[in-house]
Amino acid sequence: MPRKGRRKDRRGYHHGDLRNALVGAGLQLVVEEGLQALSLRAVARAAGVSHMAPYNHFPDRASLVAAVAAEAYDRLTSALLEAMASLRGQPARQLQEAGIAYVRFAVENPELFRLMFSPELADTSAHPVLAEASARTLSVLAGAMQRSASAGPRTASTGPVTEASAPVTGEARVVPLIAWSMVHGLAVLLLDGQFGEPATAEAAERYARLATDLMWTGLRSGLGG
Amino acid sequence: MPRKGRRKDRRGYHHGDLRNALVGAGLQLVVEEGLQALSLRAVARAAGVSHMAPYNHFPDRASLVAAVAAEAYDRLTSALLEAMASLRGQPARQLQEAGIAYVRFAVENPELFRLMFSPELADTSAHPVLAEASARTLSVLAGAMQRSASAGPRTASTGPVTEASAPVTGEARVVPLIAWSMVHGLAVLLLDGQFGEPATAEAAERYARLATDLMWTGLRSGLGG
DNA sequence: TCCCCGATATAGACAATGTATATATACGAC
DNA sequence: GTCGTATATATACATTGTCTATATCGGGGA
Repeated sequence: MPRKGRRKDRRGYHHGDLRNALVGAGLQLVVEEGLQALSLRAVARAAGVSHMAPYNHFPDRASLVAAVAAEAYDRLTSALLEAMASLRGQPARQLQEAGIAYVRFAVENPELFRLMFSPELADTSAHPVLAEASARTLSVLAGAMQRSASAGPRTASTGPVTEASAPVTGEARVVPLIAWSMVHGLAVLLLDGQFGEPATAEAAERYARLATDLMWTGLRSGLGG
Repeated sequence: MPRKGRRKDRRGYHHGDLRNALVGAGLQLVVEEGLQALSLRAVARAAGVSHMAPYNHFPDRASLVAAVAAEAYDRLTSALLEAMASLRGQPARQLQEAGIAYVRFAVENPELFRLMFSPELADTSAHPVLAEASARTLSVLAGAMQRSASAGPRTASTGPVTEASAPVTGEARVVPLIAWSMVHGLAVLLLDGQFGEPATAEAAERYARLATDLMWTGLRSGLGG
């Protein structure tokens, strides 16, 4: 409970640090009760302030949702970095583990994940904080993709991802996006139950591993650029 | 205005065919004003009935949303079938065109697409109509995948998708799901503007073609089952 | 033919929410 | 210390989902 250490931060007005308190309460609400429970009045209640206080920090509900979603993005980014941390020298495996961690994050934090890609946030451009947070996430993925591309996809025709050098396709810019699409779609559909099986961490790992292997094979073979 | 031709359908009570009228109004509302405009009272107003009339056909708001989403799924299914219709003898190209049509549908009907995968509908199991509609869509994709698998991915190592025979990977069940994931993720991220370019039909086609080529290559090479 | 019952639609009410306007309070600069 | 401004409150209103009770229509059995 770091919330009581107020009046020492530079922003120490009435409440002390209301904006962060509201975002924190919002995160908790989403995790515990789902996205529909994330209301301006609810976070105000949780922070112990009047129902109009949040308007000093968020012009409307969408801005609050965006701020909470940005925080969720940062958690995802941390999860990805953590998954990659122990594989410094092996960019290819790093990339695969990042993909797996992405799907695992989704099934382990379903409400956060749904929040991040909620239709309410359709235009991220309207919310700079959110745009920056999601850009940070993408840059982690793109960075991993780029490093593994310089190192090169594996040489062996079949089998799991291993380190090896090989030619790189020309579409350097779009391939990370496509890779992201794949793991993202996997996460969404698995969460939605469209796979006909519960969204467990085990299933996430299994599908993600298979999918990344598949994509890796495609990359290795090249696209005829 | 086909709404006045009532009293001839078998369900000709007070309104005539209120349920369909409500779903139709809901579709229009979503398309024109977005998902957040889809309220029970709004569709009731649009149908010219009292704000409680919808409760005779939908137990709550979520059920209405599910019914509208099911209709949207059916439209997507039609779009997929249409894209595949003119390519009867070429299952591989059929599959690719289905994937492209999927992404194109998303960018051409952004609000419908967002509705279909809204977090509000997280548990499709609670809404049989929706579950059946989405299963129909998936079966179209899975069917195309299966036919092209029996025909076999292309032989040539690079280049666009063409008809040719080749060995098939063993993961027959999961591969369609992964393929669906890929085009779905593509659609979602493109719509969200995460690709840093407007979600036009042209971009949809470009990315989808590249992604399906990539996946095709991966499939052709096999996964070492 | 008439009546009655269930399916359908209405009326009114209530709590919760987002948001506008007006007002109060506290911090920090002068 | 005074004052302006950032911060928080109080009050109010429209909109929404949903509950309870009531009204109306239309077809099946007497």
